[in-house]
Amino acid sequence: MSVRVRFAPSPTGPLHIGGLRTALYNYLFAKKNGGKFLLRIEDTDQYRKVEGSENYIIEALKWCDLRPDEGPLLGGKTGPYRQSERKKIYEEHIDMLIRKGKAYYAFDSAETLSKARLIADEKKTTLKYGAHNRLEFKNSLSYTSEKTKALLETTAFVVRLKVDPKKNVEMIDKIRGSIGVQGSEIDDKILIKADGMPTYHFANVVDDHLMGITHVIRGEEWLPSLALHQLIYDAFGWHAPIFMHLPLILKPQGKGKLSKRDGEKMGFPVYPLEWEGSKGFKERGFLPEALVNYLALLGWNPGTEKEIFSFPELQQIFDTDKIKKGGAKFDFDKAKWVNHKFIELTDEKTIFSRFIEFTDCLPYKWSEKKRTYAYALVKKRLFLLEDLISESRVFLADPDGYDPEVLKKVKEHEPQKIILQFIDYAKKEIPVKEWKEKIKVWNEDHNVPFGVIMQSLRLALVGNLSGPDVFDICFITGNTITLRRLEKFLSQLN
RNA sequence: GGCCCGUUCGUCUAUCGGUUAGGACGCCAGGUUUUCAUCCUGGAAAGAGGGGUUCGACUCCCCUACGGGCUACCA
Repeated sequence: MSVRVRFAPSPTGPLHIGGLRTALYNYLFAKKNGGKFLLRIEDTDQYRKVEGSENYIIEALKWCDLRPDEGPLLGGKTGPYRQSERKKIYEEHIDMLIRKGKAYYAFDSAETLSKARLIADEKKTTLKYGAHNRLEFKNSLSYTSEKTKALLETTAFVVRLKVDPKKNVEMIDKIRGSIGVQGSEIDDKILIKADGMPTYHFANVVDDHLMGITHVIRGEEWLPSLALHQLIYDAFGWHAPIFMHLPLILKPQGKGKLSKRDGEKMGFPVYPLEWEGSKGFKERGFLPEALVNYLALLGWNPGTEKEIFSFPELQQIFDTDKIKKGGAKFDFDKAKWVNHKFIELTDEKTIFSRFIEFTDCLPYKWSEKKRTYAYALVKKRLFLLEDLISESRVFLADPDGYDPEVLKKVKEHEPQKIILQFIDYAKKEIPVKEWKEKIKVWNEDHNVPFGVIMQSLRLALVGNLSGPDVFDICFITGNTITLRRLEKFLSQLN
């Protein structure tokens, strides 16, 4: 049987990196096994639906090159791939369960239930709607069939799963091993809501079965409902797929799941793409391959010491047996380091084409040769593509001030003389490549520490002590700008 | 509260009963460099605790602690 997996997000907002990793693992597993990767939109909750999020999800997957084989946009044999378009299918299937006596109608109002829940709360227990009390509620089990029939015509109703409390549910999670839950622990969960739409649990099981899903790879937050899902498969008499529940991605510090807030607070993105004005990984200057690489390694590793993988490599070596059980904290520094490695491996053209703001950095007006030269100088300094902006400053902008500490140090050694000497070179249009040798000769007469000479020059050109080789900077900017910067510095000295 | 899942350096992780517990990020020191960064070398840094099983336990079992998830007519 060939592998079929799915990523099934609900369009209630942007895809976050936890969801993205789930999609990635599904994708890698499919590719590794020559299977199919489907995208299914779980939009059964019309109320929570957020405009634009389905599109966002599709775009985000595309950016990471996680291309579905079947999905809402490209269709497929087992469509439609939006649950809101499958209502009829669910209706047919719930009828099957009702006829089999595995599910029943219930007429309790939402208020009745929330009141009962409140009372249970006060007793420090949780309301469980099940075998022990289902006859105390309004449903087709407690009512006569005539009364049920009449109510069905006139009032809103839900459909609940009839759970056998004596059944011991045995499940297998491929990552965690076997898990057992007593039937009495499981609610008679609602399968069909009063608006006629299925709940997640029901739609999910029906769709996974109908779409021929062989492996369900999803987040650990679904583990508690696995027993319920197993029961639904059993009720239909269906063979359940293989389940794998992925460990959660946790916040970098403190406790709990990673959230949007953490990103905002600590200055890192949690979404692949921009959403409502907050920058995503893309906009912050991540290469998608780098994000994918980092995410792949968050909860999984190949068992070797290699950490940088091309996307095709990942598809080849991914192995669900090596997925970890425990949650993993998100580490932005490490993510940046991975990105840094990928920037080094990626050619300049690709970098520029992926960085929307590159024209503000190393100017596109420059000759390609010059730009390439400049890029080679700053490339090693980039952890995010956006670093290109700050790293380009030395070429594009004259210093707007001078580091006072360095200035003080340099002033002890008559920097005027040094600067004048360089001004002389620039004016005479002596090639920058000869400056170094010339200043060494000059220095034999003046006896200034060579470091001081270089620092003076750097301070004059950049304003501080950071950046690529100073002669390289002079070479890139050219004699005119170099001269301008030197003279400006000189005037400040006097 | 109940149910379920988890727990190796600060962080991501290797180890599938016998290792000086390995690697990476970050951190610190040294080197390279005119400076910062890159890069290279080195360093500090871990098996939650307690019981078993075993000749031997990070590894298997139990308990405790801690962490997490779920507990909706949300997914």
